[in-house]
Amino acid sequence: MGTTQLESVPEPKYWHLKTVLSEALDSEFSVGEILPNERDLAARFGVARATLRQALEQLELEGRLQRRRGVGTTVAPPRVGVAVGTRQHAWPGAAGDAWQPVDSAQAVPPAAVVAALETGADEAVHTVRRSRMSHGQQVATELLYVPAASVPGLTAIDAPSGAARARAVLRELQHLLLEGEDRAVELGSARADDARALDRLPGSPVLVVTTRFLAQGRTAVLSVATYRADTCRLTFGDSAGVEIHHDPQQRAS
Amino acid sequence: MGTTQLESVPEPKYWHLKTVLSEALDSEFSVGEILPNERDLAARFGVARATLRQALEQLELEGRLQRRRGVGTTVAPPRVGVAVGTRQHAWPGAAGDAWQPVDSAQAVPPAAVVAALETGADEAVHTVRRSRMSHGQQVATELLYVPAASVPGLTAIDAPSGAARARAVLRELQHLLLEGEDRAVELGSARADDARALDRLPGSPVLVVTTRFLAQGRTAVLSVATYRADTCRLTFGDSAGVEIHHDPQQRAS
DNA sequence: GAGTGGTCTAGACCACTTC
DNA sequence: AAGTGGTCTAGACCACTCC
Repeated sequence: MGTTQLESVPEPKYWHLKTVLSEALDSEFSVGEILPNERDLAARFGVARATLRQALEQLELEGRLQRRRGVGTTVAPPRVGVAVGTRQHAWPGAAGDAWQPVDSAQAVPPAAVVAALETGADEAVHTVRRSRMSHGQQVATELLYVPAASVPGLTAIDAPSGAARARAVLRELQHLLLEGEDRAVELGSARADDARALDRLPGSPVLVVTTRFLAQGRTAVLSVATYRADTCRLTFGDSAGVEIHHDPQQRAS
Repeated sequence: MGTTQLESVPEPKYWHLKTVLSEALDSEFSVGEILPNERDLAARFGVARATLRQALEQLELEGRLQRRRGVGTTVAPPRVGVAVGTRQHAWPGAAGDAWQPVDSAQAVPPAAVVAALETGADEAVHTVRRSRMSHGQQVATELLYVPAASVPGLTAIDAPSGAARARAVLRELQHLLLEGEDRAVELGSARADDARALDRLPGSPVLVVTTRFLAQGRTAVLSVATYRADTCRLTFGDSAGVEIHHDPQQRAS
């Protein structure tokens, strides 16, 4: 008889800890409730604080917990579904879109953006910063790159500064005929300014949605939107979105 | 004269380190190249190994680095664009889709899946496991939940076991008329089995794509696909996808 | 067996929020 | 001032890969 391969792959402590905490969150805590502090929790489970933190970090990544410096760790509400790419064939700023213009400027975009815009390196580009709220919370920031050629009617009078300038750029966009759009989603980490806007620490995980709007056979607008990965579930398509929460990957029995 | 508020917000060491390393990757290393080991790197920068690792973890999260236990840390190639949701109105398993059937079984799905399927808790559900390759690398695993009602023609003879059974389920699906689909993307962490399939460690960040396929006014299939977040950029829409690499969020000058 | 990244410890101090 | 999470250290040992 061979040795029964028991625990040939012992799981790490933080992994087991995460499982235990996850089950405790289901059964013993309710949304918004404050957990014991990290030092107490670590002592209770007989591990170093760093190990406990590794488990908490994973749970926060999965949207189960929310941690705030100086305050504590709370049980997070289920992720909010945020619609992306509904109302196909609508320009940014079209009536009723979920974004709020914040600011605008004229700038020389980074090389990668120039390549995607297929403009010359020296062509003037307007940037528009927008933000998006959902359920009373800031969930995303966006930076639009608009080549001057896409908004030929824009004048200095239309676009004084700040939010007014942003609105003027968006208004001019509506004159173009939208021919299509391209979208990509990837994982990123929040830059310092985005982190501030999203009330997160720099480096926290974000979902970066890059959208290219096409008109007249060119890229007329490039949008780079940064969503909080901990609190957002991006939904695509016609209806309200799939409603599987908490553990979409849970194993079938 | 007031004190010039210099370094009122001193950035953490690991953050600065990440920036320095990131620039070094751009200028001094090429894709596939092996970095010095963590102990040497930490010594070179005068920090503890844990601090260095914090920086490396971020860079790996952003898809800049790839680390493998027992081997070393290498410079990662740019993320591969993986098409999701092209060929709208095609069932899983339709001709030419990117997935490869692996296995199939009949199971009682978790409660959250039952809710999304809108089936009774006791209704029989087939599961189909598939995997997806891209550029010679495994990029995703998928678990399909197919209520028995969606594949009425399926018989035990059609579905012996394993991959053959999976193909039989998919084949039966094609008889239905697809009426629409719903899709959601969120951040998750790899479960142990998914991690093994994707050649990652348990807990590594993944993009979870949940798709609900509608037919006859009900959810006919539910798909939960798990993509490697470090190497994948999910693309949506008509054309090949937006091609901004490395730092899509970089600030305009 | 040598070398790599992954886990873990037991401390310390800092930045921030709240009272 | 007290209490929280965030950063950082200097070690140790383990799991894995490769020679």
